[in-house]
Amino acid sequence: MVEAKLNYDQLKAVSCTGGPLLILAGPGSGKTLTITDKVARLIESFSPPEKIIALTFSEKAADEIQNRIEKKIGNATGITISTFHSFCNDLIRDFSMDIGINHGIRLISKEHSHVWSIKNIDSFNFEYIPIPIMPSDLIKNLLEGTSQFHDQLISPEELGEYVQGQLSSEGEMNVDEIDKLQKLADLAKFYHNYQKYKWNNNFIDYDDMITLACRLLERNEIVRKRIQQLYDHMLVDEFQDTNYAQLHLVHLLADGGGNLTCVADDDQCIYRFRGAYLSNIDQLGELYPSLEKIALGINYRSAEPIVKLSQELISQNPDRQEKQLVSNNGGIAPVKVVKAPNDVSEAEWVAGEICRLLDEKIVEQKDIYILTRKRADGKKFSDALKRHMVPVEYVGSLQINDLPLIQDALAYMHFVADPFNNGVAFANILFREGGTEHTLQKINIMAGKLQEMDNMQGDGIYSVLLHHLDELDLEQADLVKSILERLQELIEYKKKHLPSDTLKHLLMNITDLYRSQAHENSKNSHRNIEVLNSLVKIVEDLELIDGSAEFELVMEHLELVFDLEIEGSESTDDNTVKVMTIHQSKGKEAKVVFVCDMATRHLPLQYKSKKFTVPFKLIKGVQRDVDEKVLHLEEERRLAYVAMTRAKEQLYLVFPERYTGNVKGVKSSQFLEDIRFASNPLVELIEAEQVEEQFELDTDSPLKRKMAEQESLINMYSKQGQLTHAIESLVMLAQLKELEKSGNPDNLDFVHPELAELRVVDVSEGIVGAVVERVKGIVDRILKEDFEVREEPTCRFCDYKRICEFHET
DNA sequence: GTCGACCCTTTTTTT
DNA sequence: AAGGGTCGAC
Repeated sequence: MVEAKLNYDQLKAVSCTGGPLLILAGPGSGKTLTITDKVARLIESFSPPEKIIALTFSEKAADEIQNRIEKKIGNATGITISTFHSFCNDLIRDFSMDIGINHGIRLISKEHSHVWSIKNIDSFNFEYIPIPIMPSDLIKNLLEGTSQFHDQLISPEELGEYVQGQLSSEGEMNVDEIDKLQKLADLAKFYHNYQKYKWNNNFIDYDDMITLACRLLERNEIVRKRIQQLYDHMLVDEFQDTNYAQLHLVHLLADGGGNLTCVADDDQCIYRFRGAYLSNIDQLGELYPSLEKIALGINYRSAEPIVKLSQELISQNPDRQEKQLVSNNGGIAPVKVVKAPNDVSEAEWVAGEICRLLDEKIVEQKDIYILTRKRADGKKFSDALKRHMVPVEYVGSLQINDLPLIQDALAYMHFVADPFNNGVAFANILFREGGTEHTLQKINIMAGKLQEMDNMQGDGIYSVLLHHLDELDLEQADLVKSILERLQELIEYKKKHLPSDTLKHLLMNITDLYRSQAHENSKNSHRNIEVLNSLVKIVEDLELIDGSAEFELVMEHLELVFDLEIEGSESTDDNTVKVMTIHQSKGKEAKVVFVCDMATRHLPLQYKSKKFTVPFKLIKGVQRDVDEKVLHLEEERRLAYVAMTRAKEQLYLVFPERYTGNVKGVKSSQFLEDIRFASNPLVELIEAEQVEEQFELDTDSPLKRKMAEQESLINMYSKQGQLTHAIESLVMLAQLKELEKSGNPDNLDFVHPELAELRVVDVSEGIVGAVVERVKGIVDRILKEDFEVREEPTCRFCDYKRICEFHET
């Protein structure tokens, strides 16, 4: 059954079953093959499969190992293959009595934690951390901070004691150190309160799963012995990515370590920011002195130049585990380093090259990856490929906040939560359902009149809808009435139902938001449905806060969630070019890989110090006493290494010399210098040509300046109550924005035909002043002619939705 | 050394 | 939305 195509080292690793074993597996060295073979061999030699456990980090990794093993020895293997979290989660539930928790414990969502923290920020009695008006960032840092202490199994009490001890000791400290300690004192308070809240309300987060499992095994010898006896063999995948807590867990489970096999590649440790703990590999050696290390040194994935070049890079990191990687595949195609004059040309060049590869049938779409350090950097490539009609997938999580679909749904929800004060939301709804500016304006004017007579609640819009609709003599009266009826139904509905049910009712019955997507059968509509579902999910999560389930409160909470983010569903076998971050590419491979934006501040990403860090003295286990900045650079180098080693046949390293919006140019990545790209025989240097940007308007263009100027004018005028002037600036700003967006003044005639006469040429340097004067002149006249009514104190009385929105914010 | 211009992450984990 | 941190220029 076990295939005999293993190499010497792999075979050695497979047959080594006597004691603790660490397999050092470089990229493409047949890691998964080796562990699946090892499992297969164990079963063949009559080890009961149910006494074998494999722990991974991601479900994906767990699935892959599961599949590979099933392929080898058939289904229903009986082996436990599980993620750390899932394993701990089960453990906690099985032994909830021993831990003293309720069996019905639930997972707390990120949104929930976030909102709870904001709402309770004042109750933590911070002494040193000032609380900003918008505490979102602070909360993020606090939650991140507590997570770091979780990773190190440091309880709030332990942290608090340490900090107090340090602060009251007479030792000499500089101002910075004291400041850090004081902030940590506040963090300890937050940490303590957060833990207490979760505990009292039967919630746990992902960190708690690991921590609680550790505590259980640590304190309860009977349970520990029982669990240890459950497993004869234990495999840990991607061991370099474990944090201290996970190492500790492994140690508690692996009785004596005789049954333990860890697979690691220290060069691919790229999760330090979430506690991954490179020195765990050293720590393992200390825990198990008999630990055997076997390095798998043959790369079966990449062509020789790729392996050699990536080795040249990674070998510049200090303190690596001893191992070398050689390519088994030959290949002479050099690695291509591409220099582009700017980021636009960079994306264009990559798209062009991909078209060439596809046209010449060298590879298919699915064989191509585009990798960037930051997800945002990938967008230009995704866009460029779309322009070239190449099927592309922009892998990763999705900001759902500014999707039109979500904004539409939110508009209804806002209105339902507080109909008297959500005129803007109503405007959105009206437009969405086909209402015209004219209709809105009529409603607005009436609302204004009511306001004058002081005869209404809130902004007057809802009052108009309720009592004065007939007086308006609207052409779209039926539409408005229909909208009103449905909104009223929802307002009634919400009183008797859960907010999430109200939302469902809104999506499914009251509007066509859901149905219109369900009927369509495009990729886009599938995504939209996912997005709507996740909105429902988020609302369901928020309902749990404070046990309150009022619609208004949930809406308030929703406002507090800074950015709503959902995971993009990963389409599996689609034949598309994949644009993703280096992190996302880990463990994957493709024939052709473009590693892009290899430039200063982009590939070694600019170092940024964390708000809260675990003090050196509290760090458990072995740790190098090295500057954070140095560790950062080393990790970035590993990221570059991971990125490069994804490529099987052809690797491109691409960088622009300038970014749009930046005043200065950028240097190429330090890592490109590290491999002496200009003179390295493994490299072929290519210079991409400059492509003309369609509408080149840099930040300090006269147009942009003018816009900024208008914006500040608007602020000033509206504060001073000089509304005529404010409106003037508003209108002009809208024109400028339109002009910027389209580069084409023809689109401007919705204000006045005279604007159409303006030419694009006029926008160029120096002439903008004149154009603006002209726009201003036109606007002046327009204001006098038709829109006297705009002098009213709110922008409900100006005709343009765009301007309204701007003014309202 | 100091000043000033510039720019501003990455992300898994459960039922 | 903006201040703080970092790095380059002098």
